[in-house]
Amino acid sequence: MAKDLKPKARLPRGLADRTGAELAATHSMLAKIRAVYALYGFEALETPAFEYTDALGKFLPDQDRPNEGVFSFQDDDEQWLSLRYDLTAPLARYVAEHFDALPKPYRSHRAGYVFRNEKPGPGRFRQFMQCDADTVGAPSVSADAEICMMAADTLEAVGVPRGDYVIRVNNRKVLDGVLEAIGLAGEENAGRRLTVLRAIDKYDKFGVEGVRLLLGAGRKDESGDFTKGAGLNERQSAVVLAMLTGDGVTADADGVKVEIPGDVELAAALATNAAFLEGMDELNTIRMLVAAAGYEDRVKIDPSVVRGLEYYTGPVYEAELTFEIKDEDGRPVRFGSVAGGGRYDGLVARFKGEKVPATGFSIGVSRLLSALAFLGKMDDEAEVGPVVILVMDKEPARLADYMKMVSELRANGIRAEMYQGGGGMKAQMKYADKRGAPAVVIQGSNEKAAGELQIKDLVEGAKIAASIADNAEYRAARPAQFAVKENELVAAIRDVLERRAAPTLGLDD
RNA sequence: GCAGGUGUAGCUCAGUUGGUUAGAGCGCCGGUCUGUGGAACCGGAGGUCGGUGGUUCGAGCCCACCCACCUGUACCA
Repeated sequence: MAKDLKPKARLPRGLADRTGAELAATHSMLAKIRAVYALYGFEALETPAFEYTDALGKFLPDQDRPNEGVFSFQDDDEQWLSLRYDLTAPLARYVAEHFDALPKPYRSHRAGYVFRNEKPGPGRFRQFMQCDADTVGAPSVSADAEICMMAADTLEAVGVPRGDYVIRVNNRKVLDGVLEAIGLAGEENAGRRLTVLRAIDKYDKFGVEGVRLLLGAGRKDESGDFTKGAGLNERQSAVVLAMLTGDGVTADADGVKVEIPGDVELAAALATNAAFLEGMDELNTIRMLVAAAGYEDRVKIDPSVVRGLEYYTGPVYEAELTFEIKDEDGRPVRFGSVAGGGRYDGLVARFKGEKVPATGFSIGVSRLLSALAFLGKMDDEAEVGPVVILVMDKEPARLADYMKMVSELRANGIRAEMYQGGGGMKAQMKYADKRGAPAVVIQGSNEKAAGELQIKDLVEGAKIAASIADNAEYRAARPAQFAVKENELVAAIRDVLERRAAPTLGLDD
């Protein structure tokens, strides 16, 4: 019976524990990201992990199931609260709440965990970290261009080489114009518009033919599962594909040209569509600004970028890693989008009534970190463990001696601890090894009587040990171990640490 | 959510046409070795064979349902 009551030690699915090296790498990467954001003039802001549900809720994907995808609970006073699922909605709340006191434009950056109650997968968690930067109160596309260029700088700052990434930019107005031109305007076509946008979003993944199928009747995947398409006819699909591939839609200093073979009528409809032209014009401006700053090889216009379906109102952007890497099983790993964002002119207006133009983007910290790990750019150097003082003798007076040694090392800035477990010497050595200790200090009764300490360099010792086959010899040799006077403890440990820091004795060889 | 696949020790996996006490390697703990992390040898712990129900004299193996994970797909603020 008691057995049944024992809780099972297990992590809820979609969550992850993070330890030493990974945490250090995360902190190091965040520091680099923040440095770039700060350099661009963004100031730090932190908002809490949860908000009133209605502050987040309007922009949930499916209005019929407002709790879908979000972790929610009720407060004492029965008001509903939800864990944030991104950092943009809380920013909008913050700006609306403190609007009068904030400088406009308000430029802020923030990092934090967000939560999504949906199916986890490889690299997809229910809690993950984002790091955002936003400009609120900036109507011009120069703010969008700046964000894109900052995204490029940020990726390079964390170690993604130029050429291994691209910031792709599109404009929601261009897509809206295309949809209008092919006759999908109006409330009654909202569902089909979404389907078309989703199909466009799949261009990277499935190519022209895949998108053509999704725009038309539908597409069958490898497992035989069928995805229903948007049901466009061939003429409509041709316009979407012309825009998507750039074959037929061109824009330069002379203006926008649309040519669709055999369909002058729809070509003209698109070429005179107001939203389409405005969107193309904005993209041209972004292109010009980006080129003037010398970013044209890194920030590129790409008509297949769609992003979230709900709140973006203008330019949208996505940072994609372009290098290919194979995993342990030899399968190619696609990192895809590691950051994204766009203009959301309506988000603050939810609280304020008046329109507040804003644009920003968000880095998926965990995803970027795992990509960096594949690139070999992660700061994952093993932490140097503490110097371990072995407990050779458990009498209180001797324990006091050991504690004193620990204090002395700590007072000199050296990580150190006395072994606090119950094991014998062999267990203590194993402990020190597992902790990555650079050295252990040994003082049994013999050394005590002589006023000495034995210090063992564990890194050097492991190397010497590798060449000794016989255990008796190994033990007799006491590799990399030496005696010093009690008052030489700090100096001797410093020597060991310095040797370890030297390249010939590092972990690399 | 949908489709397909996989579930045996901490990890990677064997396990015959259904047959008695479910194995290996690695890892872990201990000993050889009265004061030394490695190596070697020896020993030990660790499994309700994902769960429940069924078929059978007998189920890790067959059947049904459920759960979890993997792959694809859908959704992705």
